[in-house]
Amino acid sequence: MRSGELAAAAGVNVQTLRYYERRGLLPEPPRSLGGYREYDEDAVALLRVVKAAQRLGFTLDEVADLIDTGRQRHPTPDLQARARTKLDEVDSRIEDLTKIRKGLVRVIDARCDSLTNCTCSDCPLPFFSLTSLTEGAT
Amino acid sequence: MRSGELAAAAGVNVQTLRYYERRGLLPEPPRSLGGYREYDEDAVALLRVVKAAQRLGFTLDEVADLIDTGRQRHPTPDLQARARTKLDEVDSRIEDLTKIRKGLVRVIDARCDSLTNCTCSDCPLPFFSLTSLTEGAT
DNA sequence: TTGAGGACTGTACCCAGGTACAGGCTTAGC
DNA sequence: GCTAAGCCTGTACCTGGGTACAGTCCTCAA
Repeated sequence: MRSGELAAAAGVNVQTLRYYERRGLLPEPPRSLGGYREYDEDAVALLRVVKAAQRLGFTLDEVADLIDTGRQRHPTPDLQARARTKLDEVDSRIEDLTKIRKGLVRVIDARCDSLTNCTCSDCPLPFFSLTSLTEGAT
Repeated sequence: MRSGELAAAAGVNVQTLRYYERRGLLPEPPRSLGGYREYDEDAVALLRVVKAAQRLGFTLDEVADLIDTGRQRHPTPDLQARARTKLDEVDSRIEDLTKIRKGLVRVIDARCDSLTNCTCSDCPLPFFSLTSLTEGAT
């Protein structure tokens, strides 16, 4: 199987295969006489693993690590630990986004019409307008 | 007010001021005879606006646009529209993260121990293991 | 007047996850 | 044998939001 085929089978760009190889996610495959990479079915499966792990929010470095420790003879609690850590990260990102969401809803509910010169009453934008500053306040 | 002072007052790096100036977020201030930037209080307020907008999830390009349209004489419904669009974006990112979260929880609950060779029963990892592939399946 | 501490400029680098391009080689089908 | 498609390499570029560095110049107080 050559790189174009593998890329098509895995739904990635050919360049991405070389990139993953450089990053240590994909082992260097044997080469044909002419220097072409020759992949087997394992490569397809491995790419699926990589994509699945990405869907779980892992970075490529983390995926590379997970694949490496997964190659050990005995199963390790590594994936479990990393999944818990990642869950914490995801939860905290959701929390951040939820705060952002609340801020946006307040801006919408108050019908703010400008970042710098909002005319709405009881404006939730947590800063003074430029004009109020230039017109006397410090 | 010189750049160091402004940076300290706004809690940003001096380099960031130049960066914002290049990006069109901060107008070019007048210069001293020696070529030093001379900022006034408006600059502090403007930086606060930028930071507040960033906290609402807007990119610097969006903030620049919002400040620009905010400078129009008549208030426009622009901020409202953009806030609603941003709210949709935030909601969809939260949704994505929630899916990721569910995937992680399933991996944790099933006690998966490897991305590539998970030994847990009824493994939720949505792909075949490498060994099952090399040992006979497609 | 001199020395330290800032500010000036352009440019390069950082993260992540790729994508694009140029110039050359291989391979497959006819 | 020829031609087109595909693959090879190294390198540069992309987004977003900055940060860092080198070399030079300005300013202020002692």
